[in-house]
Amino acid sequence: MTRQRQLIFDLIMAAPEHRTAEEIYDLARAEMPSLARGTVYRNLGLLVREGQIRKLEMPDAPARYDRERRPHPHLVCERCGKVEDLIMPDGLLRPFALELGEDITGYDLKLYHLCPACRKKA
Amino acid sequence: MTRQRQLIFDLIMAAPEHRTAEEIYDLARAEMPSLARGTVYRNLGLLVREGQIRKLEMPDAPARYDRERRPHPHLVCERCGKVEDLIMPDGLLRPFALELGEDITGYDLKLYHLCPACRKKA
DNA sequence: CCGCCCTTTAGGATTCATTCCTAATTTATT
DNA sequence: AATAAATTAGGAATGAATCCTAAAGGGCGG
Repeated sequence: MTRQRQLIFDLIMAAPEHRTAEEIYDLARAEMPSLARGTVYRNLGLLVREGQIRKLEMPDAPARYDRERRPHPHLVCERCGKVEDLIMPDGLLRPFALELGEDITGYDLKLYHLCPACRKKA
Repeated sequence: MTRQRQLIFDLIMAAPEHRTAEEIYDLARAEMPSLARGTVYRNLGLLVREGQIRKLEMPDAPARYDRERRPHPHLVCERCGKVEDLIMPDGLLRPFALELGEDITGYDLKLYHLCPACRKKA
């Protein structure tokens, strides 16, 4: 475990925000100015492959990273892109899985809405 | 309606495959060799904004386009990326909407599995 | 049909997120 | 501490998608 990876991991675990690689890079560089962008991407990929964090692909925007490892849906503001975790009763996919034969290995569910801030503006 | 846009639209409507912009570009150029890549992207964007087709963002891969306009989940092979439409009983997302206050404007649900071809190989 | 104006195109440059490359450094191992 | 293996910094490269500009198209009012 290198200092770099630890720092990146800690930053993700420290807050519930779903940050982009670039945001994590900026935050991390405040503490370790020599950190390279490529190192951030490589370690994020590594942490995802290890199952320590989750990668969230966003439509027409850079990917975000989620410290919550339990599979769960996301609530996404369609205007500003803000993301919230939706931890909900398990077995959510039961109806789908039943219909499909139980061979589902995972899912990605995004629900779109207007966040309060964006609703106010509109 | 220009010849270019019509051609792109027809290609999408002609088959259930979920093609990438690049694939559509190649197919279209067989019929119209002067067609520019940018024209394909611009028209795909236009058709999506008009609600005539749907854009499907794929993880770590170029977006794909779907001729089916009804909102519906997708079944995605986690190995080869092949996509299938899942037209299912409406109201499957009712439980979510209820929990969230009915202000959901849309959703994107991908279910991952191994397609038969990929399961054979593994 | 003709001219005019607005739209769209081709072709290529550009952007932006992400990955890749390499030599140098760090970390782990004994 | 010595050596081997893994990781890093820094920057180049990639690839999907967007943007730019001058030229071509298309459509409608006459």
